[in-house]
Order: sequence, then C-alpha cells, then structure tokens
Amino acid sequence: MPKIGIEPLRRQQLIDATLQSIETHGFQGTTIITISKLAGMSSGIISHYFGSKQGLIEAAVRHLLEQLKLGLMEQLEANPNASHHDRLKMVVKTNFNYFQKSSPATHTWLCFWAQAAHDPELARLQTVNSKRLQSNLLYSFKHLISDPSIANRAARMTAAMIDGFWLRCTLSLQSAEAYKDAEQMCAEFIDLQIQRFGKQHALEKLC
Amino acid sequence: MPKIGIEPLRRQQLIDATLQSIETHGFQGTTIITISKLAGMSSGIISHYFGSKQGLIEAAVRHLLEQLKLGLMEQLEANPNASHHDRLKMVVKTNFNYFQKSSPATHTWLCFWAQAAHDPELARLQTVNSKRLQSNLLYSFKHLISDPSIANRAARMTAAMIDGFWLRCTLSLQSAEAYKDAEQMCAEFIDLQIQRFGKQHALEKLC
Amino acid sequence: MPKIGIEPLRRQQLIDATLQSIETHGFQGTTIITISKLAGMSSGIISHYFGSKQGLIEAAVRHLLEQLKLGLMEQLEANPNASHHDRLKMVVKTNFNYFQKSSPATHTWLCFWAQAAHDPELARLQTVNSKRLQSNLLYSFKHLISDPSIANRAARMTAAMIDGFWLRCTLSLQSAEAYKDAEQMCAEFIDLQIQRFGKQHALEKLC
Amino acid sequence: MPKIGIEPLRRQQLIDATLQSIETHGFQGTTIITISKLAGMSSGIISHYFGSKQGLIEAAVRHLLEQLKLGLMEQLEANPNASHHDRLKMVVKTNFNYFQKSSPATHTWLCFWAQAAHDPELARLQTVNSKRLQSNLLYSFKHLISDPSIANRAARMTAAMIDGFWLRCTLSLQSAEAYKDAEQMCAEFIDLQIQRFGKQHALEKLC
DNA sequence: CATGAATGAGAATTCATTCAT
DNA sequence: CATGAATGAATTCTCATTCAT
Repeated sequence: MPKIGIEPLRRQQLIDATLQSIETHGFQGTTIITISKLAGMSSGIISHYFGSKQGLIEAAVRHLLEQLKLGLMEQLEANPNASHHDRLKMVVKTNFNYFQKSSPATHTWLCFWAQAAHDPELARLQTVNSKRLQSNLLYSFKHLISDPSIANRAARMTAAMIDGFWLRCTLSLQSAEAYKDAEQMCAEFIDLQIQRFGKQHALEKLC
Repeated sequence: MPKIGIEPLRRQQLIDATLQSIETHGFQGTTIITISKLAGMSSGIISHYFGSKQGLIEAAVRHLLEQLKLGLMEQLEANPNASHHDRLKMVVKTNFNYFQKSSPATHTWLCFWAQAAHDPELARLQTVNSKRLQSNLLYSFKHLISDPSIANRAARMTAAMIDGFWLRCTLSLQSAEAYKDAEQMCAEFIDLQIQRFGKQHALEKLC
Repeated sequence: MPKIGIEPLRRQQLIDATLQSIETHGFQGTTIITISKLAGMSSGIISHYFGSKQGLIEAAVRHLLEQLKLGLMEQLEANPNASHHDRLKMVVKTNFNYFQKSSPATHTWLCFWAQAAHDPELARLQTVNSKRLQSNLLYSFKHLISDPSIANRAARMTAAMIDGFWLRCTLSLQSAEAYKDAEQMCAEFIDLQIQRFGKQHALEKLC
Repeated sequence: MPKIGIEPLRRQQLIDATLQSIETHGFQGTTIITISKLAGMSSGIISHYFGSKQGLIEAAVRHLLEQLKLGLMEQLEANPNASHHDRLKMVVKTNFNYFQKSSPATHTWLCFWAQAAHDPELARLQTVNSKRLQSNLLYSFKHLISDPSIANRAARMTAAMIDGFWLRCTLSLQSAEAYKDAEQMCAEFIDLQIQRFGKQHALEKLC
C-alpha cells in the first residue's frame, strides 16, 4: 500500500534540495546528482515526482514565488487596520525579510531571472511576480496620492528601488545590515513621495 | 602604415559573436559551436585566442564593462562645464542609452550576474562596475548635498533605482519607451532629492 | 460453484495488455508501465505473475501461437469430412482470418520474430509455429500429389507464399481487402499446384 | 586542415559497425557503445557524423536498400539481351544472393521491418523497397502474360513467395542450401505461371 | 494479494578541449 | 595561423526490479 502523504513530503524535500544545490553549486553546477545527493535520494526520484529536471526547477520557482506571496498576505492580514502608509512599508519589509531569511532563495532567484529570457514558463512566472509587487504598491499609493499618474509613477519607482536594492544585495555581501539599510532607504523614499505628493501634504501646503 | 594585427580583430569578432549567441540561444544554449558559427570561424580558434570558453566569456564581460565605462567618460568629457545636477542626469542617461542601444548586452549582462556568484573573476568585475556607478553618482551628490550621510544615501538609492529599472526593463518588453520612462523617473528622483536635501533648497528653506 | 481463480484472469488481462501495448507503442516503447497502465494494475503485478517482463513477453507469444493453433484445429474439427483440397484452403483461410481479426497480433508477431534471433525461447516457439504450418500443408498435399518430393515442395512454396503475403500485409495497409486478395492468391496457387501435379490431373492427362 | 575524403570513409565504417552490432547483439542490444567499439571509435563520433543513433540507423537501412538495388541493376545491365523470362529469374537470384552473402543484413533487415510500424522514415524506405521488387517483377510478367490482371497477380504472388522464403530462411538456419532451394522454388513458380498463363502457352492451347 | 515508492545501472546525447594537418 | 576531426567525461532520462506496507 502506498504511503499516504509521502508525495507532498518528497516533493518539498526535493525542492529544498534544489534551492540548496543552486545556492551551493550555482545554477550551472546543479545537476540531477547534486540535487538527489542533497535530498538523500536516488536520481531517478526526480523523474518520478517531477517528470524531468526542468519540471523540478519550475516547481522550485513556483515555491519561491508562493512563499513570497504568502509572506506578504500573512503580514497584511495580521494588520488589517494598518494605514496605507504603513501598508507600503510592510510590503517593503516583507520583501527584504523574505530574501534575507532565505539565503538559498536569493541567488536562485537571480538565476531563474537570467533563465527566464529563454524559458517561456519562467518568464510567465517572473512577470506575474513583478506585476504583483507593483500593483501591491500602487493599491496603497492610490489612496495616498490623488493624481493617478503620480501614484503610478511612485509605485513604479518604488518597485524599481526595491528590485535594485535586492539585486545589489544579492550581488554583494548580503549582510543583514545591508538588507536593513535597503529597507530603510526604500521606506524613506516612500515617505519622501507621500510628503511631496500626498493628499495631506497638499492640504498643508495650501495653508 | 602598419598593418593592424589580425589578432585584435579576431578577438573582437569572437566577443561580438559571444554576445550575439547569448542573446539568441541564451547562456545555457551558448556553446563553442554556436559562437564559432556566428563568428564564421572554426571552433578551435577560441582556445587559440582565449585559452578556453571561460576565457572568452570573461573577455566578453570585460568588453561590456569597458563599453559602458567609455560611454560615460565620453559624455562627461564632452560636457566639461556641466553642472553637477546635469552630470547626475548624464550618468542616468548614459546607462539607459547603453542598454537600450545594445540589445545583446542586456540579457547577457543578467546572465553574467547570475554566474558571478560562483565565478570569482566575474564577481570581481561585477563589483567594480557596481561601485563605479555608485561613486559616480556620489561624486556629484556630494557637491549638491551638504550632509555626507544624506549624499551617500541619495547615491545608493539612485543607483538602486537605476539597477532596478534596468532589471525590470530587461525582464519585460524592453521597448524604447520603457527605457525612456525609466530614465525620466530616475531623473525625477534625482530632482526630488536635490529639491529636498540640496544646498540651495536648504538656503531657500531658511528664508 | 467454484470461484474461478483470479490468477488465470489476471494473467490473461496482462497478456492482452501486452499485445495492446506493443500494437500501440511498438516493441521498444512497451514498458512495464505501459502494460500495467493498460491492464489497470500496478507495475509490481508483472513480477508477481510472470517473474519478469521477459516472462510476460514469452507468455504473450505462447498465447498468440496457441490461438492460431486452436483456430486451425477448430476449423478442421468443424469440417471432418472436408476433402484435402478444401483442407488446404481452410489452412490458408484460417491463417489470414486470424491476423486480419486480431490487429494487435499482427505487428506483435513481427516484433517477436525480430527478437527471436537473440532469444532462444522465442526462437524455439517460432520454429514450432513455422514447422506446424508447413506440416499441416504437407499432410494434405501428400494426399493429393503422388510424388513426395513434389508434395514437399508444394507445401514449402505455399507456406512461403502465406508468410510472404502476411509480411507484406503487415508492413503495408493491412486493409481487409488486402487480406482477402492474399487469401485468394494463395488458394489459386494451391489450385495451380494440384492442377499441375495432382493425382487426378495426372489421370486426366493420360486420357 | 581537414582530412579530405575522411567523412565518407568514417560514415561507411560506422554503418558497417552498426550492421555488425545488430547481427551480433541484436537490435535491442545494439547501443552507441557497441557500435563505436566495433568501429574502433569514440561514442561521440556518431553524433558528429549522423546527428543521433536514429540517424545512423536510418543511414544503415538506406545503405542496405541501396546495395540491393545496385546489385539488381548490375545484373540487369550485365545482361541487356536477357529474355523477360530470364530477367525474372535474375531478379529472384539477385535477391537471394544478396541476403545469402551479407549475413548481417539478413537479421538487420527483419529488425528494421519490425521497427517500421512505429517509425515513419523506416516505413517509407520499406515501402519503396517492397514496391520496387513487385514492379520489377511486374515489368517482365507484363511482357509474358497478355492479361494485365493475371500478370499483376503473378507479380504479387512471386514477390510474396520471395519475401516468404526470405523470412523463413532468416528465421531458421540460413544455410546456403536453404537459399539455393528457395531460389529454385521461386524460379519454378515463375515457370509454372508462364507455362500456364504465358502468351505462347495461350497459342498452344488454341491449337 | 496488490501496490507503487524507490533504486540505480544503463542509454543517448552534449560539448569543451586537444591536436594532427 | 587556422581547421575541424576526434575524444570521452558529464549529464539527463529511462526503466526493470525490489520491497515495505
């Protein structure tokens, strides 16, 4: 009789091993062997559960995206009464927290993005993720900035700054401090935007 | 007239073919064969001029970095009397122009960065490049913002925003308009910083 | 009422699934998985009932041979008073009917024969089958043609023609008409032989 | 500088090794390794010259077909004044000679035919070959038998008998004698047909 | 009885590198 | 200088078999 519940377990173990392998050996250096060794299983198991290496890779990406998404939703739901200003900062914080905590994810993510240009499925996943960050930001900016065009630009600039800091953190030391700094600067930028273009500010200005 | 050595010519042709191949086939799909086919040469020539595939790859990265660096220097030297405010915008403009014009470079760059995590030489080159952008920005911000700490943060935020927009352009459509938009938003951010923290602003504020 | 053993049932289901799989996926494309899927059972069951894949394959061949043999015996027993001339035609008819009806058998048979060269057991089964056709034909030809040597040649030629037409039908369209044509031509050849070398013909000739 | 004329040589060596391997190890047992070992080359060479194992297999089939075709053409051209009756016997003779001489070909041929059902290219080649034999026979039968329908049937029956004997020889001992016998019986069948349906016979019959 | 998870040897294929010409 | 033939290690994928449940 089949062991019940073993499939989700094995799948997760293999996904974890994949992220770990990419972290350790790089994307190029990651093979069926390095993954299965890290997972403590045989190489054939990957075909068994994911059809192919490619299938496992894509499952790993989907897992990363899901994690990030869940992390954000958790935060937002835990603070249902947060102001939109706070909400923006929570988006920033969650992003950096996620990458800071999950070291394997960081480098893997970059590899996946590099792959995306020649892999339609990865490209699709990447687009979804990229758009989600921007629309999350836009949602709150719209409540804080009357001019939709300015709100839109604020969201895009913030998203770019987040991605840019993420990229720079990933490519350099990745110290906890670097992430903290990045988070603060993004928050500062948000403040600057609100202060300059926000509704209340506009009112104050009139006075 | 001295004959121009055939060696530099061959080397450049191979570097161009490498960038073109990565653009067309992706980093994974780029082999000695795809490169030599595109260059119209034999596969053996790569060992001959670059020792190995890895050597050619690194030469290609160095070429990209050099191009970007030269592009910026050219701009700055062509406008020796530009204000520091203008100088900041020139840095931004040059960056986006470079990537917009050189389509192969864009994707290749991302691949190289993904590789950098497991290739010390690429990592070194990447760090140099990353720091150059930041210090270029910092140099001018220092002249415009009195507080060194704020100038520093302004430079880091601007660098992040540039990289972030670059990343987002690379990963999405890469239309000319997108690059133009990105450039404008970065310029806008610079203005915002100067307006808020700049020396003249400080004076005006006092009045 | 005694319960019919589940074992014979399972064995037959697996043999049927094997033939179906070879028909559908080819001999190379037939695996333990394709067979067990078609049989609606687990892959382990094959070891359980046949020891190995090879065991199942051989059982399937034996089944095909048995079917052909039984088909012929049935016909002959249903017409105990048939003349030897009619008997020959019944042999021909039964052969083509069998293959025409059982589509999976046709291609499978050819695969088995190709395998036979490197599988002693298959070779043995194939020889038995080949000889049976010839001796069946010879048995009747002997009653119709006085010269044993000529009867022998007639049997061999007829067997060859049957096999040849079977091969050509298998390799081409396998339309019902093709089988009908083939059967008629074999019957015609038998007539021709009897007409030319048969006892009655000899008598008539004397007249 | 590339060695001139080495490509055709290597290709032929690999095709020969393929036939030899199928003869020795069977179709299933023939791998890239068995072939390259027999050819005294490395495994990579097969990709280099034929793209894939499949490409080599198909080249080998084409070679066998070509050989058979050339053998027949040679015979026919060497005897330009042969009567159509002799021509028919030459077709028979060439067929059996070819297979008798080339032992590897015999078994290989059967394997290829078994594969044909699931390989369009092999199926195409097989059809061409099958039709060639029949039309070669038909061409001469038409000159000897007035009724086109009867000539057609004669050609088909003869082709079937040739294939049938070939199959039976292949599957059994393959002694030289067996081939000789088969050839004689086919020739005998041709005689029988001409005798019975041929134009001269028709005239005689009228008398 | 029956399952299907897990294994791991073996297959085809790819590709950077070498080297004789 | 330049070629491309040849190599063979490395990689992915397949699949018959085993065995705990």
